[in-house]
Amino acid sequence: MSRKRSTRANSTDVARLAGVSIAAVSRAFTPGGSISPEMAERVRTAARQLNYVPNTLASSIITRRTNIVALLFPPLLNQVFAALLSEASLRLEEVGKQILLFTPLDEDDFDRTLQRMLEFQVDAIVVGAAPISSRMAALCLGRDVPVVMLGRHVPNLSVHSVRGNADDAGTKAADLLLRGGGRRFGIISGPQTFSKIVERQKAIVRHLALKGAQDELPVADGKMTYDGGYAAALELMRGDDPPDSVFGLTDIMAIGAMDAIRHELGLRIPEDVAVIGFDDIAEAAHKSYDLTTVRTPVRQMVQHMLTLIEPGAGLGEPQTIEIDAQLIVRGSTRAVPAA
Amino acid sequence: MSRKRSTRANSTDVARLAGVSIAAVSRAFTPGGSISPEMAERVRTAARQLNYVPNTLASSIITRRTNIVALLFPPLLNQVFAALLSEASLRLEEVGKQILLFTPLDEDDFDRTLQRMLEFQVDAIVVGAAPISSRMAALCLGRDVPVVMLGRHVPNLSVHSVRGNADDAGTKAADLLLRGGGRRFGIISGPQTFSKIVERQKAIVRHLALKGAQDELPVADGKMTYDGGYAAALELMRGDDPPDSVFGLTDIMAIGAMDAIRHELGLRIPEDVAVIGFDDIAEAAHKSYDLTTVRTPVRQMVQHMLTLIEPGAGLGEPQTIEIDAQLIVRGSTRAVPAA
DNA sequence: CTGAAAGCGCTTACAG
DNA sequence: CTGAAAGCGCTTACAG
Repeated sequence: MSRKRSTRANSTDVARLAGVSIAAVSRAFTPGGSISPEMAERVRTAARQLNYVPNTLASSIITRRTNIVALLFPPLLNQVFAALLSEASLRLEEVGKQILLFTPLDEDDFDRTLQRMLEFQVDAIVVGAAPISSRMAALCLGRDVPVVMLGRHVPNLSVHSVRGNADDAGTKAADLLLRGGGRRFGIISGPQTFSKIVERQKAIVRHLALKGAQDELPVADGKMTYDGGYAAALELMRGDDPPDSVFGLTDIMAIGAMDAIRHELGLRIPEDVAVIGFDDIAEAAHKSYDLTTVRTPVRQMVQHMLTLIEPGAGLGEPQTIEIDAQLIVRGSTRAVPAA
Repeated sequence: MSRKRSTRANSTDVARLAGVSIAAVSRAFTPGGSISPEMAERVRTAARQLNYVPNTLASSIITRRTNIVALLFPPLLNQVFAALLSEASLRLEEVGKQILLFTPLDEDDFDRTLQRMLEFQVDAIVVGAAPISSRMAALCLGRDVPVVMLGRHVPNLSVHSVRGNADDAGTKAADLLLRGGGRRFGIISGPQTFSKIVERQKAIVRHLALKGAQDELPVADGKMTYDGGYAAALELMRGDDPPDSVFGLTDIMAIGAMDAIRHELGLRIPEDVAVIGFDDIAEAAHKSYDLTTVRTPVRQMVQHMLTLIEPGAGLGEPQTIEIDAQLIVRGSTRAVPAA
C-alpha cells in the first residue's frame, strides 16, 4: 500500500475487499438494484476505502445508453448561441443528461464531427449550428439517434427542427414600424446562408408590399456583427432620401446601427430614424439602446427540444416546430397611434 | 435484411462481411495500425456497407484514455464565461479533445458533479466556476486526473489555477483614474465569494491609500449584473460629495453604472464622472459605452490551461499562473497628462 | 437477495 | 502483416 498506485480500483477490487461478488458491487451502485441494505452498506464502505468510482463507459456498453446528448455549436458564441447553450445546458442538467459539446472549426468538418458523436454513442444530437448532410442525417436515424436542429432549419432534411417563427417575427416588426409612421425603410441583413435571416427579410418585404409601402427596399450587409451593422447603417443612410425606419435583422447589427446613427450621423432615435432588431439579447434592454426587438423564444425552443430527444418520441416523422414571435416594444421605435 | 435493424453493426459484423478477424477491423480503424492497405480497404468497404461506427467507449476502457475534458461552468453564462467557454472549446477542438460540459444547478452539487466527471473517465477537469472541495481535489489527483481552475482561485487547494492577475489589474485601474485627476472614488463591487472581486478591490484600495488618496472608499454592491451596477451607481452618487471616479469591478456593472449616471442623473462621462471596468467584454467597445477597462486575458488563460492538462504535465506540484493585466484605455476615463 | 457465468464491443500482446 | 485468445470493467439473465 505504500507504492503509489496510479491504477484505479475496479469492481473486482471492491468485491474482494467487501467479500462479495462483483454482481453485488454493480447492484450497490445501481439505483433500485435488488440488494439488501446490509450488503449495499458493506460494498459502499469498501468502495470508499478504495476511492472506487464506477466506470460509466463500461456500463454504457452494456445498457446501450450513455445519457449523453451531443451539442453542435459554432466556436464563436454570439449572444444568441450563448443564451441557447446556457438554457440547454441548464435544462439537460435538470433531467440528468450529460452534454458533449462540439464546435467544428470549419464547415467541412460537420460530417466528421457527427461521426465522432456517433462514436461516442450519444443518445441524441442537438444541432445549434451548421447545416448537416442528409447522408449523416440518415446515418443517425438508422441508429435511432434523434437529431434536432435548434434555431436553424434545412428544408428537405429528415431531422426535427425547433425555431422561432421567422415569418411571424418579420411581419410583426414590419407592422410595428409601419404603424409608427414609417415611410422609407431599410434593411440591415446578414449572410443568406442563415435561413432565419432570409425568412425575416422575406416577411418584412412581403408585409411592406402588401400594405402598399415601398416595393424596393435598400438592403445592406451587416455581416451579423456590431461593426457590420454600424457600417451598414452608414451605407443605408448615405443616399438622398435615407430611411426613416431601419430593420436590423439581428440585435447586434441593430445596436451597431444605432451607434452609427447617433454618434456618427448625429441623428435622433426614434425621432429621425426608428430602429428595430431581432433576438432580444441582453444588451437590447440596456438603457443606452433600449432597442425594440422581436424575441427569439430561447426557453420554449429548448423546452420543445427536450421532448424531441426523449427516447421514443424523437424517432417518428421529422417534426418542424415554430414558435410565434413576441414583440418587445422599447424606445427605439415610434409610438403607434391607438386604433 | 428487410427487417428494420435497430441493432448497430459491431466489429464482429464487419469482420464477418470482410472475411477477416476482428483484430483486423480494429487495426483498420486505428491510425498507424499495422495492417496492409488491401486489407484495410476491404474492411472499410464492409464497414461502409454496414454503416459501422466504431464504439469509442469500448476502446476507451482498454486504452484508458477518453480524450474527454470535463468543463465545469455555471449554468448562466455571463459574457466572460461565454468568452472563456468559446475560446476553450475552440482550442480543445483544435487539439482533438472532446468537451463534456457540466453546469451544476446549485453549489451543493459540485462534489456530485465532479464524481460524475470521474465516472465518465475524463482525462482532465477544467473548473470555470465554483469552489471544489479538497476531498474531491484529492480524489482527482489520486486518479491522475489533472484539475485546472480557470479564472478562479481557491487558496490552499491542491489544484492548478490560471487567471488574470487581479492585483495587477486593480492597481493599474486605480493608477489610471488617479492620474486622470480623480479625487473622490467609489467602488461598485460584487459578492465577496469571487476571489477576483475581492482582489481587484483590495488592490484598488491599497494603491489609492499608498498614493495618499482616499482612505475610506464608498462601496456599493453591484451584484455582478447590469441592473445591480445601475442601482449601485445611484447609491454611490447620492451623497453630498459624490465620487468623480467610479470603479465597476466588472464591465457589466460598469456599463449599468454608466447608464445610470448618464440617463438617470444627467451627468457627463468622463467630465463629471470617470468610469472604469474590468474584463473587456464585447459591449465595452461599443460606441455608446466606449468603456475603459482592464482586459481579462481569456486567450492566454486558455493557452496555459491547455499545457496544464497535457498528460504528464499536469501532475506535478499545483501551479498558479497569473497573467498580467492589460489596460484598454477608451473614452470613459479622463486623459492622463503626459509625464 | 446472492453469485457464477456469459457477454457488451473493443484492443493488445503473442505466435506465426 | 494476420488471427486466436485473453482481457478491459461492467451488467444481466439464470439458478438458487
